[in-house]
Amino acid sequence: MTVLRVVLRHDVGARGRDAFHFTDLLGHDVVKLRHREARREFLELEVGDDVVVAKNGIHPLHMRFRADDLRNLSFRGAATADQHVCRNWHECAPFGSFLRAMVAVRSGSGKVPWALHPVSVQCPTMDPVRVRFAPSPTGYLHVGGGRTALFNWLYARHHGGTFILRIEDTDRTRSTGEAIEQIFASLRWLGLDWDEVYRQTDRFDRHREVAADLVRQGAAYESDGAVWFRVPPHGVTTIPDLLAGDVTVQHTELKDYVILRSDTTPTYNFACVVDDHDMGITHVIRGAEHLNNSPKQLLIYHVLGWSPPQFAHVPLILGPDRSKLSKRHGAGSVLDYDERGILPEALVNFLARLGWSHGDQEVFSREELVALFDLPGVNTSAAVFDDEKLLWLNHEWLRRLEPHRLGELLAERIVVRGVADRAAVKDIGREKLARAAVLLRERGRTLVEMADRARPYLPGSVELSADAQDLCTPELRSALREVAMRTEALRDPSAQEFEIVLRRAADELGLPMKSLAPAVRVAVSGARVGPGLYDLLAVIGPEIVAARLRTAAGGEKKG
RNA sequence: GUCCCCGUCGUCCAGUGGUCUAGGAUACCGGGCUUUCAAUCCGGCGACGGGGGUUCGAAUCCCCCCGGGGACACCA
Repeated sequence: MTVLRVVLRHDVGARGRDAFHFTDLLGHDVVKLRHREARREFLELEVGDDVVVAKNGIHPLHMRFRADDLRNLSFRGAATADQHVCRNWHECAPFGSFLRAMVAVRSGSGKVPWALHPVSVQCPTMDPVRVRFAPSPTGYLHVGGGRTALFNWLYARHHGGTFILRIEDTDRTRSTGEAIEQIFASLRWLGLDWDEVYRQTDRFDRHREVAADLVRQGAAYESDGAVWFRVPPHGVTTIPDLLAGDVTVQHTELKDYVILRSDTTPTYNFACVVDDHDMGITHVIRGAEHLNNSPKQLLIYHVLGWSPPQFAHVPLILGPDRSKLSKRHGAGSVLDYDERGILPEALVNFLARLGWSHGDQEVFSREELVALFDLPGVNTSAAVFDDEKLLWLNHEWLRRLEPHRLGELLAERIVVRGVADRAAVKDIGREKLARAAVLLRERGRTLVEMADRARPYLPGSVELSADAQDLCTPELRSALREVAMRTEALRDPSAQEFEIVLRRAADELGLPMKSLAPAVRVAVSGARVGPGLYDLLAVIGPEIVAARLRTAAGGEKKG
């Protein structure tokens, strides 16, 4: 048994929102401190001698304090249970079974000073986290689904839990095998590996069996060939959502709904409950569009006597028009981003930051995300997908990649984009590819942009635009010939050596670098803009440089 | 229409009653550096939806309004 100690230091701050609670992962034996007058600065939690969390901690166990449960606490002190503290979630150490806390309390609503009192809370031993991503294979996986998958995956990995992939293919008319393959490919590309995978269609017998139980006990009935769940006519159902807080729905708002279609296949709201239960799901992390389904599902848990998982409905991703991101917003498929030359590292980073944050940090590696991600950092408002920022992040990640790996990605892309064939790419070698990639990535935001500008680094000639040709006056042409000659004398020159050669040539020919440099650049690369000239020349190599200089100097249209 | 959720710069976030003349990022606009572009550095533009409360004090708590979104299927 681990003893945790929560110390409330000082009393500052209030946040009278139901959305902020302390809860354990299973929702068992939880305690909520009334947050009305909640005040506190931070919690300090300890496991044994190790302090495991302070403000904005990153720990796996969310303690939830409920006002009602406070009465069950043993107070060492004179406090009564209906005055207290604390809002905000916080986490305790992993797998604690006992919690001792110091809570700030006061015995009146007036200006009675706060006092610290110790409390003890019995916590159940935590079951390991089991979460699932449950896409419906009716189309490609778009970024909204990708983010839901990511959040689930991160949550599982952060807590050392299990990430389950469940294909929700109960709608046999709309589900396709192709879509399933797409989903697998998308998750693989994002780097979200799953520990278990299920197909709902494989479990129809089980669904029918549970439906029959429901009918037998009168909780469901058959009508017109379908089986309907009977919603209690009165009362309310409250979903304790980890993000939205308690969401209460009147039963009068709900209608009886179909759980088994007339073809005996189960529907979503039913199959989902049976499977989540059977698979031992501890946390249902899904898009906010499902919030309204939760009461229906909770009702089934109740009549079956099953304990429900914890729910966390994550905010939606919106398109530029502020409606839920969907296929009609264009490039929504996860794999489209691959095609656009976006790195999975960048998309993962971007998606994580849409609705989740860790202070002001913007760039996160996968490892950092696993270490830092947790539900308390997730916010509740919908976010607009901003392509510009994605591009910026992609550039950041391009610049962080190991050069040789980037070179390989570039090579692939060069071939795909038809900039050169595989043989030409192979010809320049791994080393040069990496060096070229390093130059290219400074001015390209995607692999596609890089590949499309890679021509100068590949063997063969470059095409000079008419505009570029104009740069080469007769005077410069002879200068280019001179530079070509001097270049040929070089053996594997570095950028510095190229600089010396050019400067000396310019000097001796009485030409300012301002006119020689652009001419050389255009002659060698075909473009007026690009990387630092000497770096460019060094990567391309003296042979090709000299050849291209001579071609340009010769005045032919094609080099 | 009904119910539910949400509401800080154009966009993404920080902010958990005083440290906020509101911070970071992106985008945009100037300037420096440079053979170009990029990177980088410096500077700038730019937000607490509105109204009432509570409080000595509110971006933060409460209420109303407004706005946005989502859900109301034998889709998931």
